[in-house]
Amino acid sequence: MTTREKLIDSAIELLSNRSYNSVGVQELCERAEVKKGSFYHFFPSKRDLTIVALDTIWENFKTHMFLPILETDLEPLDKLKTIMEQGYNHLVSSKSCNGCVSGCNIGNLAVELSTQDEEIRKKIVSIFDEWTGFIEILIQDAISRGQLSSKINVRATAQALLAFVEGTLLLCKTYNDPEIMKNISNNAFNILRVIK
Amino acid sequence: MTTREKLIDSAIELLSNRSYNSVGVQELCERAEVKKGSFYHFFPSKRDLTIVALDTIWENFKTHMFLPILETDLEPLDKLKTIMEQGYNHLVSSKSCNGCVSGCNIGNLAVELSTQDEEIRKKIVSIFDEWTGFIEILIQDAISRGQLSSKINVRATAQALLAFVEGTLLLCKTYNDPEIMKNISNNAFNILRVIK
DNA sequence: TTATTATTGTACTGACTGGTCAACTAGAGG
DNA sequence: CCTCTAGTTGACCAGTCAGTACAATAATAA
Repeated sequence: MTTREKLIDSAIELLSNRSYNSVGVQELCERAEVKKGSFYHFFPSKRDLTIVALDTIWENFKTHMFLPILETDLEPLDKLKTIMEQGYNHLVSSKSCNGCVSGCNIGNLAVELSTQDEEIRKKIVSIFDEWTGFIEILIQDAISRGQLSSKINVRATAQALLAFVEGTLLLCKTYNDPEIMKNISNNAFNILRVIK
Repeated sequence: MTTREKLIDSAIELLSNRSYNSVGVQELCERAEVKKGSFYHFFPSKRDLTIVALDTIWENFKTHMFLPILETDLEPLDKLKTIMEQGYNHLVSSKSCNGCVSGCNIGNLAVELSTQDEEIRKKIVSIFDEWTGFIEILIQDAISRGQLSSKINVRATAQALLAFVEGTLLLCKTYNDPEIMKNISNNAFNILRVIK
């Protein structure tokens, strides 16, 4: 593993469980077993590493969670359900590993930095746009199979689902309890007004 | 206005628009026009001021937004709708004032500090519990008026609504756009499966 | 008036912040 | 062998952090 990769990994690990401003360059380097000079050889600033880490988190999420489910031959709404279940499983395993529910890595940085760093904010916007796009595809698919009303606003509904997921993760993090997600995730399907 | 009150006000202002870790004691004092010695006379630490500020934010929210609506003679579901509309109005006015959408003051601190400061986390849990309780009362009221199914899980549904609101505010903050709330807030009522 | 307490002001601490820099090392290409 | 370059190192900034120490002052009670 290259020094650069070690730094990105270290950033993902630390930023997943703690806030941006509470993680220092020094700690980032210690965790990566890299000296500070090397840090600034590969990244012009802490913010630049964060942006690369954000990209990597999102790519990992897509390749390991999202895309494998999208490529199954499940019904579109079952795909959505599976994604939610995977999210819950992830919360449970992360809690048993770190002792606390860390919520959504991307949402966490969004909340902390949107009013503080315009570049990071825009990066997260592009990730949320892509994320919403995937949900839109599933909704569109469900509509064409007659499982959802064709009258719904696809984009707004997809955004509402994303908001619900992010809000659920926020609550799970605050209560430090993944079970909240289990208890309320059924309500996500009410948002869709599924045709039964 | 007393020195103590000036400090609390300063904390509310600064923490509403920026993250906890990016706001220093010195800046807190400058904004309040108070010397550092006074700060530590009234509050043992920055965290303690934050907890008091959190309480104050929640009290203000209740007395100026929540309770006035609850005391009207609107139908319970219309009360919910009015609360959402007020939230939207607040976003719009705060954006035109600060230039950016700051989301939910309480949710912001929840995301940043839940894994970092157990005392603050517990404080926010108690606020969210109270918040959920208010929504539960409205839902219960709507059920007894036959506007909602009596089969729904009241607590889980109230929590789902809170999650939706927090997630919506997260998205508005990230996109720096209050209109997202307007576009998707109708979906909140799908969560409730309103009986028409 | 005096004694007591509450409040403010100033100066300071040691630790830590993100970031810079010149010196150095290792290895590839000629 | 030499040279060039990418990578690495540790020392070192100037500034900021939360928090402390304590004297000076203001307000209040006896």
